[in-house]
Amino acid sequence: MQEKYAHKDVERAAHAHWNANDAYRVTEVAGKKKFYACSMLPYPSGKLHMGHVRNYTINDMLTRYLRMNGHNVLMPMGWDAFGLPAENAALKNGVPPAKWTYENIAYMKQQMQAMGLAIDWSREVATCDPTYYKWNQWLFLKMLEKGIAYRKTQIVNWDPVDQTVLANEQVIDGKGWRTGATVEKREIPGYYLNITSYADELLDHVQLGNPKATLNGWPDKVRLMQENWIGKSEGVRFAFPHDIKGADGALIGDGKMYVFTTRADTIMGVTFCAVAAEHLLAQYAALTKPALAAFIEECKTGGTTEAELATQEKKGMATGLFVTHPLTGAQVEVWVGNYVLMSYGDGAVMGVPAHDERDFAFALKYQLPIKQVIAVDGETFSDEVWADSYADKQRGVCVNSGELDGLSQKAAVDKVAELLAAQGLGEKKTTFRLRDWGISRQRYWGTPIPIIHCAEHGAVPVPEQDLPVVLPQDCIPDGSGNPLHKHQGFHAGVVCPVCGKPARRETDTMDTFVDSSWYFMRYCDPTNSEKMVAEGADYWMPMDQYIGGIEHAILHLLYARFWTKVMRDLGLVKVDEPFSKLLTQGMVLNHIYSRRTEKGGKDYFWPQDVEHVLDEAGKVIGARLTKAVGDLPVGTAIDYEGVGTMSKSKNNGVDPQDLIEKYGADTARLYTMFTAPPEATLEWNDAAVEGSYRFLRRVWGFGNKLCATAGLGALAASVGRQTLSKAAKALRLEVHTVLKQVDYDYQRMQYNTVVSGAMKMLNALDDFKGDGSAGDNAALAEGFGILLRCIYPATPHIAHSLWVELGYAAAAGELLDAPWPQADEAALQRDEIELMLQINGKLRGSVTVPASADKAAIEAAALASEAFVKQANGAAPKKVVVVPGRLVNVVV
RNA sequence: GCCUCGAUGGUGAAAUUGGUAGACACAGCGGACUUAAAAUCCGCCGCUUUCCCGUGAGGGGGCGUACCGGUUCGACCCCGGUUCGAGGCACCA
Repeated sequence: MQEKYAHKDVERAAHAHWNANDAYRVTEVAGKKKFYACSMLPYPSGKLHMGHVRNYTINDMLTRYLRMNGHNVLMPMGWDAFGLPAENAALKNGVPPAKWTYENIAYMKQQMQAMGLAIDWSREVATCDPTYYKWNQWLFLKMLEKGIAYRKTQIVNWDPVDQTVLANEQVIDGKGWRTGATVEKREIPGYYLNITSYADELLDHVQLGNPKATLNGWPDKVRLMQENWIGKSEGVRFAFPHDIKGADGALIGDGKMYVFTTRADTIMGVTFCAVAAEHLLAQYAALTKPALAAFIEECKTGGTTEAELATQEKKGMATGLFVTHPLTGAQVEVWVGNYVLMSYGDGAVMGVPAHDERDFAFALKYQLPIKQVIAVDGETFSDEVWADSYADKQRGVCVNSGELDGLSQKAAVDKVAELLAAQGLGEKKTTFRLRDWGISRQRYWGTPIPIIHCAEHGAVPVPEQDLPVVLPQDCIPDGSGNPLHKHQGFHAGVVCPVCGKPARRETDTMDTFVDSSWYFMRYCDPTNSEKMVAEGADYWMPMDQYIGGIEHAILHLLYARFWTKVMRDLGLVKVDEPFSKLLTQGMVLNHIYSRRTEKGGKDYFWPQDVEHVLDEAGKVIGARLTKAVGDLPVGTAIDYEGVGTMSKSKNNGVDPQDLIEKYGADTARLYTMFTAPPEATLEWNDAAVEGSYRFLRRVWGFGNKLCATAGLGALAASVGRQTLSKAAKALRLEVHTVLKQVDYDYQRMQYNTVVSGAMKMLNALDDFKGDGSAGDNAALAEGFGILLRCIYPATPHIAHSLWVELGYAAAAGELLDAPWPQADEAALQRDEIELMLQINGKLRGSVTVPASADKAAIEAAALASEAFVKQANGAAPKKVVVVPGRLVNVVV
């Protein structure tokens, strides 16, 4: 074998070997335990970044470990190929999104292959392929039939200059990213999926402590996040009656203004109501009040995100309209509030300043009355300063509330619901924070929504036999309007499927979350042209282990769960939940540097082109360019935004290519696994890569030393029949102790300590001074064979090469399917153990006892020990705590 | 603003989940080898220049897991509060 570790040769040879044997191709084998291990599919942004390397290496380690343990393991890969960045690239470079996307896929696929991932490429899926997105369209039509998909208005960010809808990411401080124009909220029609009708099941399966919960293999944090996102709340929906008539003379909303509240117990404290700017009452009042009309216009500026709405200044204006309090009969003024969302509930809320912090601030600002109706024992109420106890649901009791006085929160809610129901004005209602999923996007690079608009028949579904509705490949978006709308060949020239008259094709495309909601089922039978999913899915699903970034904890995972349930209800799959176990990989973060453009947008700079500017204390206060970028010269001051996730849009991804070139894929893989546990956030710093490379060189060097001894495989297997020296026994104790730990760490997927374990093994082997006897050689051969198998899932190339070169393969077969080593219990036996000795909980020495000693014997040994006698100064023990295998604590 | 998570030496981290804090590494320092450098090998490496013993190598004591407080024989781990950071907030994926 080569004396020096030549990673390029090692990796090239290993790839050739695996490719020649089609080593990762898997089929559905009955009678073998299947395991489906899958990573969240990447967006083909151009190059892999370290987050990908981390994600797929975790997946690969799991796959290889399980395969050695006798499982039939599937690890597929695909491309989340539709989306905004392709359109942005088209805007910037004039390249059609399709071309850009497919080139990126080709490059990234080659990078993945260089990494040596055990992917079954025969199952590759790209979501922009018509044979894939046809089934998005097909299922959408099924959902329309079932009433799960429906049409209603949605609120979008509208750029008035480019006449186009903007994604939230394209709105920077309320301005359009390219035009700098103030963005407006605009209502347009779109398709929705009725995810809320699955809210109860989605909650039950994920909720911690719920007896119906099935997702016990998910991290608690993700389950909690989903539970809070679904946000089930019990409350009361009721109406404030009124006699306000519209211009047509009819009562607006049939004379009832509905609100929803979880705090019906505070209904006697209502001093105003607030409605959304789009509410019918607001619109009506604005007709005669120019100031109000102006305010409603103002409410339309600003973004649509919840974060923005929640942090913006709460503003309101009175409408001059009054509704009637359903229980007291009092007249209550209706205000328009910029914090009330039309899309949530009925677009109107009751205002109880005394017991809701937001209402309290609103009342102070606009000098509205504050009426206390809940009291917490022993606390005084102030109508000037808010205290959290005013909103306390547990300790509060109704006051100033007529017949509700003295009732607890729960009892009061029941009573109020009863009173309202008696008048036909309201009832208890369960609501969810979860909203229906709006899937219409006014963009080009996505799945066309299969609808044809006819003047006579309205929105008509495209007949199933006409699917797929193929997306034209020649569109180059220019940033204005709706690209497909401008593409005449797509938009026009179609006929209504019902009447055959000229009609217009729907030009909206689907949210890309649709694509990623079921691709993992398509992997099971990716080329099936007859069915969306077939028998393959019955074999592989549910997925046994899903691996992906924590940033997908809510949206993607919730949509995929919903989509799976819809497919189940249509009889397409048998599973209730798609992902049995979930590992949420921590983000790989890097510094973010930006600079404002003249139009108010932002340019982002690659961290390698930037250096920090520090203040005297060494704190980063800014940054400047170390290279000319575009028109900007070296030294240009730019903004430092702190650290954040590596992304194309922030231009802060680190390409693993340099690492792979310089050190090889094994080092890149080993380093990402060693440097932090899979779930932890990782701030990127490649300073320690050398250490991982050094370890692999040492492994190689050790193999070189061993290769003088022939037939290592057979020698290793003979270890149980040899007479072992004391040193050899000590070596085996160390190797097998570490092996046991490594195996445990593999099972809990804590791969960083797997790597440390392998390093400990090599240290032990290296330190071993064998005398060349058969026993010593056997212990060495066994130990190195164990080490190779322990590192193989992390660094398959070097392990494969040494396994073959040193003759292990001849004895135990190819490493891919070599049996996983088992810790030898006999080698783990110790005669005596050392226990820590504590006095009053402080470490004061240790005591060595026979491994078989019971509690009484340990206690006696501890009290008799030199360390205790010396340090206790004759104090009498009051209590002795013995923790077997760990310590003795004597309380004196 | 809301939901979730995190914070341990100069650095990445470990501690089998309430029982020896800092395994394994990186960086650094000292030494060996070398004409020299690289590579390699050996040793040291939380703080305590302001605690004690020792001429010294070293040994001991005290402190120490973001901060404040609590529970416990014993707390990085459990509880209450605070600060800072990250992820998500429905059109980035």
